Amino acid sequence: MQAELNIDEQVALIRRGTAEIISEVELAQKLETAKTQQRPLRIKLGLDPTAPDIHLGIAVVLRKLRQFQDLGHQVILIIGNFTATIGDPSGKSKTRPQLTEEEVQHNAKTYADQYCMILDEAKTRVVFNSEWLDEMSFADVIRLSAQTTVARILERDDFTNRLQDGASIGMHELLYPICQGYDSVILEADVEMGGTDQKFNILMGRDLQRAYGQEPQVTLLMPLLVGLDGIEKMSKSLGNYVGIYEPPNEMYAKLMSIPDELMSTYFELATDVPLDEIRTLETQLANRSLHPKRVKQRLAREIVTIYHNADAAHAAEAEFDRVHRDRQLPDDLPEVIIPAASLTDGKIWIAHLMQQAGFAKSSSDARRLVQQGGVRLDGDRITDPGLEVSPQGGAILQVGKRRFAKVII
RNA sequence: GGGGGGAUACCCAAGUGGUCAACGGGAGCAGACUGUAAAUCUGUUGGCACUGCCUGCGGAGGUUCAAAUCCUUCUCCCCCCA
Repeated sequence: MQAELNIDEQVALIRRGTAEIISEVELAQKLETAKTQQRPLRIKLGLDPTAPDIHLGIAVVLRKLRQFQDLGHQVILIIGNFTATIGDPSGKSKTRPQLTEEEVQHNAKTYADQYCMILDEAKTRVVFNSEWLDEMSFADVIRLSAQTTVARILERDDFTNRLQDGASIGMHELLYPICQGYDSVILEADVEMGGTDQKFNILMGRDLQRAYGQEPQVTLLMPLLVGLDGIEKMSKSLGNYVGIYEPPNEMYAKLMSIPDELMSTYFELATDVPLDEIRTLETQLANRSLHPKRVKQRLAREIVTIYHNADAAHAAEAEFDRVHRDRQLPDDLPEVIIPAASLTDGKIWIAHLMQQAGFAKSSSDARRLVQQGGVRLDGDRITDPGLEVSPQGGAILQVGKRRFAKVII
């Protein structure tokens, strides 16, 4: 559909939202060659199979890949099942736990099930890097390692920092960038995409491709989407993420919790709202002609619409307003089944009821919540942590502002 | 191979014989407020049917009326020299 764009227009389209392209000139040349030779470019993305849920952060990169596909190019997703067993140090100051083969397989399958939400399946190839890395002999590994130097590897600021902080760096971790770079050699990648945290690894791919007599891949880095906490990058392990398969209500509510300052970044990286429209919103926010909540609602609706649909987005908005603005009960409440056996004379200690509902992790925890005034049964605040209650079937237990359950005896 | 330093709760980190379930910060949770699960302020954050008891400062032993703190030993980590 966008095949008739000229090269400059294609570059401009690709540039949108990127953090860095190394280099644009090379990218233009590659696009030119692809056009004249009628050969789709191979766009590589390495996926780390530790996180089975695709979230908005990864979606930023996947959406960019989709643009390449719309321009006629081929996407190759590399499931880093081999490298995952090594543990990528990127972004973490600690050695990552190594995954078992089963976990890796399971996670990889989940990815394969999920990426089609964003990508064009017909133009996507999925490969496992164990296919070639597993086959290498120790001599092969040493020859490959000889293509770079210790000084070069230690340039990576993560390693430098850890060295300075006196943290440990496993020998195997030094090999990680080399593995990832070698993937590019094997696939003869034209472009490798990643978050800005992948810069070093992707550049290593360029070095190795040159060493193996190939034209180096273009490096295309996307900004890291900041997570819901407004501080750390969005990641599964930090729990500050929105999964693209989450139900509309969850997705909407999570998006409403991002700090206000993050709104425009989210618009830019996670929605299809045109850039000039986003600028208008920013201006209106700045001169207070538009309420921040309205803007955030729009953001949440836009994103829910992408992964579900407009109706779901509006329903989620109505639900959110009902629960959080009007303090009403949510539409469908989870149920807690209390076996009759745990009642004595029809009574149960409030702390145990809360534990059964999963709202308190211990009875001490439950006591604290009661003392802090966070617990209500059928709308009445409970103040005595030792209280025994005799809930009727269908009674509503509420802990805090957003945990509700219907008690079933 | 030699020498030195370190391991404390979800994370960072203070404490070097009793007043320690353990300062402080981050993060989480709750309350108030609101525009919302933003921001801000306050409280809270081992367990137990709890005015008390139990477990606990890398593991295992020991000294002592009393140990996160002292001793022995083990494990892991870091630094310097080679």
